[in-house]
Amino acid sequence: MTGRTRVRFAPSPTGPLHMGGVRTALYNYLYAKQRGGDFILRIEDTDSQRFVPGAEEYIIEALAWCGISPDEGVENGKMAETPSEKHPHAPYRQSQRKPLYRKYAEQLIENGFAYYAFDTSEELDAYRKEAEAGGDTFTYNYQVREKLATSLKLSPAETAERLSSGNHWVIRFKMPVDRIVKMTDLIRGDIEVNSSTLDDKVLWKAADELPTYHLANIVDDHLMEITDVIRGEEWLPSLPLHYMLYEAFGWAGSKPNFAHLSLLLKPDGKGKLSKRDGDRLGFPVFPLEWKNSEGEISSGYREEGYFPEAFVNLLAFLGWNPGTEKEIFTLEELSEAFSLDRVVKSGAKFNPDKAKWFNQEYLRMRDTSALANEFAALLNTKGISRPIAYIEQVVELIKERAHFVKDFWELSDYFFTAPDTYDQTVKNKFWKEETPSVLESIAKMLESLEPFTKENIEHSLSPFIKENGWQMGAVMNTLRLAMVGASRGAGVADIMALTGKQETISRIEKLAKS
RNA sequence: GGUCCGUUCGUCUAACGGUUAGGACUCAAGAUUUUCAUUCUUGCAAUAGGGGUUCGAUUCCCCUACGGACUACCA
Repeated sequence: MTGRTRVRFAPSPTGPLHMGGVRTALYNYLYAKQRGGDFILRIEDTDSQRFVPGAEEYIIEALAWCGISPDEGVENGKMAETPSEKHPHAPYRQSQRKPLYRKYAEQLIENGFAYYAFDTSEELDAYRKEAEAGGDTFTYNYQVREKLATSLKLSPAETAERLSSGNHWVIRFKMPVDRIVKMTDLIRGDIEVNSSTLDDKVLWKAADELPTYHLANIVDDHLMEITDVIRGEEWLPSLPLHYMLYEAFGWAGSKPNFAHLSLLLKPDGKGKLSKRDGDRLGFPVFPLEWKNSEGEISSGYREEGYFPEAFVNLLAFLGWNPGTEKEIFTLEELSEAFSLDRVVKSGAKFNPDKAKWFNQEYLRMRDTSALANEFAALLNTKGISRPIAYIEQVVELIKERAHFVKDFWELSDYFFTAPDTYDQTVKNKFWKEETPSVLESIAKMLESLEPFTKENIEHSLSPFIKENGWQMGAVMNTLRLAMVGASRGAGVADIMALTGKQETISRIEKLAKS
């Protein structure tokens, strides 16, 4: 089969997109871009019960924030609803494609690959309970389908009557007996399953006239000419069903390739990463902040101060590596380097420390002026405003120490406000009886320093201390105490020069008098 | 329980039959910085266990253990 690579990301709008979901979208996108193909967004909202308002918008916005832009499906920030040259398969929301699916389900019945089933959910529950009591599991399959209320057992007349008398019926796939289904996964290789271990999945439900995932998914992938399906590992158990479905429709020849991605696991302990782990361990599990209907807020990478480029980069490395030692990749570089061959089979435990490291790397690469603008906005929320040139100089001095822009404040507060308290342990360590007079003489010396630059301060301060026979370490640390209030921060001369002569002298005198 | 998938330093991973099992994050030590951080150097640390196959197994096969997913008229 030749032709253009077409992949899709097909989430359900049942809540905010989890970072694992973003990774799946990213891998699809990278795969498509590398092969010059198309990345399609489709919304699988065939479960009216679990629909969550705002989830679809969230998905679109989250992908946009990451720079993962669908070639098809999204138009002006919304799902495309009418077919056009760019969106030939619109609508891309399955609830809007509703009329399309039933005929496919019925085609399967006509060809003997499916049947009508009339069991109510209460009856099914009862069967399950009964089986459980006997230590068994109830499976709707070849062993029961001809004993229960199905079109396989009932006469055509009876079936017709039941079909017309209500909507308590579904269409089920008639899973073949004892067939070895041979499958290939691009990441995992060959897999075989005996069809007898599988059940007769519901394909279509009359109650809401909607298909289930399995039917809608296969029909849409076929109609949308999807060539490669890259999805989460949770779908691997239904791969044989999907194979059989393609076969039953007569589409086996144009069936897409499949690749199943392993899960993202929680940083500690076992199991897959969940919203709770984020709350518990203090890192986001969602790309963007999300507020649920109860008003409960889940933090997002964007709001936590991650750069989208860093988020994408760290996500790409959770389950994939380029095979080289390069770790920092732009989205462009990722699409060049990406390959399913290098996707790891086993699940990846998420490591929040490494995530922070990625952001730090991006912060360092970022323009000082961009960082200064972001910091200025943050300062604004604190009611502080300074010329941007000043903020740029501050950023220059502290950016190496930060992981996030939001770290800037606690790393540089002393550039904006004089210390109002002094670290007592530092003070006790260096304070002597003559310290106030020493500080006064230094203030006086600095007073006459012109221009008040870092170099000038450095060149005069240290000889001055030596000439007077003072202890270098003690004096420098005391000056730092005057400027910062603690034993931290940029170089003393840097701080003095940037803060300015008057402010420097006033801080020194303030400490001298304390 | 059944079906399927998986298992290399604490974590992410490299090594696709032959390496002193490599790198990154974390942590520790030293140097630099008269602070803190940065930077640099060094260190700690792994092939789940048992059988095969092979001259040789992290790598191939089997068993066991452990982990995970699925087992809905949810996706």
